Amino acid sequence: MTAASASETVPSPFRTREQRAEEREAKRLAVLIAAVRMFNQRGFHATLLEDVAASLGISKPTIYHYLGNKEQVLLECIALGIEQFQQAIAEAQAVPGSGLDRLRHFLRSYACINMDDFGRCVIRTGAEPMSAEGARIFRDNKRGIDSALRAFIEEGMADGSIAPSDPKILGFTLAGALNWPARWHSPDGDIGADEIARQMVDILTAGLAPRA
Amino acid sequence: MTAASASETVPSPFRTREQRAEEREAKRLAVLIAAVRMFNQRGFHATLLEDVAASLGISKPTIYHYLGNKEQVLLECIALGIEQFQQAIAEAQAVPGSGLDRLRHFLRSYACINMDDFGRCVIRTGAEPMSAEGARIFRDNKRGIDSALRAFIEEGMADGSIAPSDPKILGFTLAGALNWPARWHSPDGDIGADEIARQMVDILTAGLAPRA
DNA sequence: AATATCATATACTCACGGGTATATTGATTG
DNA sequence: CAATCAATATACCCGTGAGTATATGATATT
Repeated sequence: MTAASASETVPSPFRTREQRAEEREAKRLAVLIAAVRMFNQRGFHATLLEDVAASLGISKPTIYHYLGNKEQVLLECIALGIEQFQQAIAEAQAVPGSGLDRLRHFLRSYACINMDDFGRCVIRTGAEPMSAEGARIFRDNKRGIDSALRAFIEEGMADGSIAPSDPKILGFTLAGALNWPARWHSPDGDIGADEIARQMVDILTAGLAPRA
Repeated sequence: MTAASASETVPSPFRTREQRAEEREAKRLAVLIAAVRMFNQRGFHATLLEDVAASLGISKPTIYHYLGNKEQVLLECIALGIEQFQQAIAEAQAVPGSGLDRLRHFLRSYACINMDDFGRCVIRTGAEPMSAEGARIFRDNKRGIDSALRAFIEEGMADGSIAPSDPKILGFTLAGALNWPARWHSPDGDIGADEIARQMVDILTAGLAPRA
């Protein structure tokens, strides 16, 4: 980043209002990234806001300066993840071809997001630590993703590109398979997220029995 | 239960040493069942041992009379779940036919166990709340299940009943899909666990694209 | 220059919940 | 019948960690 070091003639230490707002936003985001990593690694409950602060070289009250409370931190992380999923839905909807083509496109994005910090948090986190209100929003959003997935499936069944079966169970099966990397995949592994996504979607598309 | 009310001539209120041991064992198990249900519903952390006790009409120290501490309760629940998985492995290994036959058999059992109290707990619980030692045992056991699954897969690939792909990724894909019901399935739903298991395994076997 | 605002820290409060010390009752054994 | 042991309860302790009151220095505003 080093926000000010580029383009301007003299790197003045005085920031405009706009720059200050940006800086604040950047700090806020940095807190969220540090937090979500720790949530994913240790779980929400086992993550101490104090440790998150320490990992950034700041103190706990500074986090409270940027975010209301621990649940808020979690909710914001999840919101960022949800956003990625929604973008993937929109993107897949624009893909030309059969329903299966759109579904496959979506599944690959879905899988990749699940291996990313914020997406992974959406999948790994249950509603347990949330307030009633937070849990409601969370569940509604997840349901939205699920029903988008189911829409792709139904579309594909309608146009004959997907074999008929119970769309609900098929949806859960696909989502389940692609959710799982959120729990085991490590970004340092030798296979990249893209490659894993590709292989998994191929397996799910073709099935495990050999084709005649 | 009303343990003594049957078969014997006079239902004596005096129990033999053996009967007392059985009774104790039954109480211990009752605690575990009450606990695992609450763990699955609310998560380990959000489950208060006091609430578990209350759900049985007893008090917290009584739980400590039967089990060492909260982690112990969790570990015992998980051990019971793991046992079921190991039994499923043994059973599937004895199934005659192709590697795919054995795999399918195993997958169906695996899915069903994942919708049962203790099995579900194995899947839903992360290692986060455990002591180092507990986490080690837990991870070793899970790895054991995973590698049994992979063995079925490799066997099937060797005999040509399973299409070739990366066995590791295939294993994760199958396990992920079948793990997911541990998070959404409710025993009160209109479709039974057996039926869900059957349909999911069929989907995974055949793939979602229609066969030519 | 005076004042308000922002970013940050130190040092605190307080509820919650895991775990324990201890008393009580009733059955078991010598 | 005394002594012991098992099962259970009440009442407590105490660590932990979320969240806060408050101080301070720096920057911005008038």
